[in-house]
Amino acid sequence: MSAPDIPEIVVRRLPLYLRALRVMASEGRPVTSSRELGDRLHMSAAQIRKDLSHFGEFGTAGRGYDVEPLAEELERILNVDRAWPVALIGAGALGRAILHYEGLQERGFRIAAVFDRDLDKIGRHLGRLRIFDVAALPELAGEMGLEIGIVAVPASAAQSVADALARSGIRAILNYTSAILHVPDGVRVYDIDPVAGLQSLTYYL
Amino acid sequence: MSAPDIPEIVVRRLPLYLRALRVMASEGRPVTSSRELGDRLHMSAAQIRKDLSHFGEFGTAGRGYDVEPLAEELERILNVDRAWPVALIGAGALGRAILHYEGLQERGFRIAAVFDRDLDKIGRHLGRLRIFDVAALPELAGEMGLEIGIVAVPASAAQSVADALARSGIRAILNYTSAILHVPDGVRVYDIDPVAGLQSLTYYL
DNA sequence: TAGATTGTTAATCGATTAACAATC
DNA sequence: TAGATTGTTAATCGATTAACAATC
Repeated sequence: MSAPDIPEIVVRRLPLYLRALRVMASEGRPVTSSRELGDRLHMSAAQIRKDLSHFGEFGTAGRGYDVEPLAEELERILNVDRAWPVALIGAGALGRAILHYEGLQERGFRIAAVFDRDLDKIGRHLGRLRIFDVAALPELAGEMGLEIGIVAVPASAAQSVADALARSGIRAILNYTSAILHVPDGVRVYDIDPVAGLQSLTYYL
Repeated sequence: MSAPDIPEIVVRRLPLYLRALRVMASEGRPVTSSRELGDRLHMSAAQIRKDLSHFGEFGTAGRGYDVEPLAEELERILNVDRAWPVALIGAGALGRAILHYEGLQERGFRIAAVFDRDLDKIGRHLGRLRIFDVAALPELAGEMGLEIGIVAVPASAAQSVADALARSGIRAILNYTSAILHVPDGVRVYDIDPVAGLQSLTYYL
C-alpha cells in the first residue's frame, strides 16, 4: 500500500482529474496533455504534472497522457475501481435527492442502506430501500461491512449521528450539515456546506 | 467599499466563524475567544485571530470576543445582513431539497424563482413557486434583480445554464454539478461536488 | 529531424504558526 | 495586581510556478 505522504490538497484534486478524463473518454479523445487538462480545469499544467508525479510516471514526453489508462490509474489510486456500499442517514428531501442521484453509482458508490430517526419514516421505503431506525446502525453497518456514511439530517442531530457512525465502524463521513463534527482518530470527515459557499460568494457582490 | 486584497481562502473561512458564533449565541454564550472558536472549528487560535485582523479589531485583550457583535460584523462583511433573492435552476429531486432547506433562509438567502427546461415541469409548482422555462431566465432575472444562481441540473446541461445565467446578469453561481463551468470575468463560481468529496475520502480507506 | 510535452528541480510565492508586547 | 487574551510581527512551513533537460 506504499501510502506515502501525499498532501491532502493533492488528494482532493485527483477526483477532478479523474472526472475530466472520464468526460474526455466519453468524447472519444484518446490522448490529452497537462496543458489541455489544465485549460479544462482552470489550473496550471505544471500543477497537474506535479500532482501526478506523486504517484508515478503516467505520460509520454512529446505526446501527453493516454486518457483511458490514466483514468483507470486514478481510479485505482483513489480506490474507486469498485462500488463502495454507503450508509445514508436521513430520509428527508435531501436524502431522497442523494439516493436518486445517478452520479454516485457512476463514480464508485452505491447507497446500501437508509436510516432515519423519525418513527413515521422507519419501516417505509425511500425509493427501493427500506428505511431503518438509526438505532440499528451499528448492527447493520457491521453486518453489511459499511465504511462510508453520508449525513443528511438536520444540523442539530448531526453530532449524535456522527457518534453513532463512529461506533459503527464507519471511517469516512460525508457531512451535508453545517455542523462541525467531532470524530475519533481514524475517522475522516468531508464537509459540504452550500450556504457557506453562498456566503463566501456574496462577499464579492 | 474598502475591498482590499483579502486572500480568498480567508473569505471562505469567514462563514465558518459566523456559523460557530451563531451556534454560540443560540446557546446563550455572550463571550468567546479565538481559542474556543478554534477548538470548535478544529483550527488554530492564531489563524482565527489572523483572519479577523484583516477586517479590523473586534476583540478585547484579556477577555475575548463578544459573540453577537462579532457575528453581526461578519454578516456585514459577508453581505449576508440581508436576504438575497436567488434563482434556482433545476426542479428535480435536488432542486426540491434545496428549496425546502430552511438553512438558506436562516443564513441570508431566499429562493425567488425556479427554472427548468423540462416542458412537463414548466408551469407546475415546486413548493410555493411556479416553475419557469429557463428561456425566461434573462428576462425574469433582470426584472427581479437576481444576482445569484444555483445550478441543480444534470452535468450535461450545466454549461448552457451557466451561459444563460451569465447573460442574465448573474454574478455568483453555486454549482451543484460535477461540470467545470467556464464563465466570463466578473462571474464567480463555487463548486459543490459531493462525489469528488467521497472519492477523496476513499483514497484513505 | 523538429516539435511537443513530460517529469523534476529550484525559485517564488503565500499561508500558517509561534511568540510576545500590549492591554484589559 | 495577576491572569488571560488580543493583534501583530517574524519565522516556518508548504504549495505553486517557472524553467529546462530528457525524450518521444
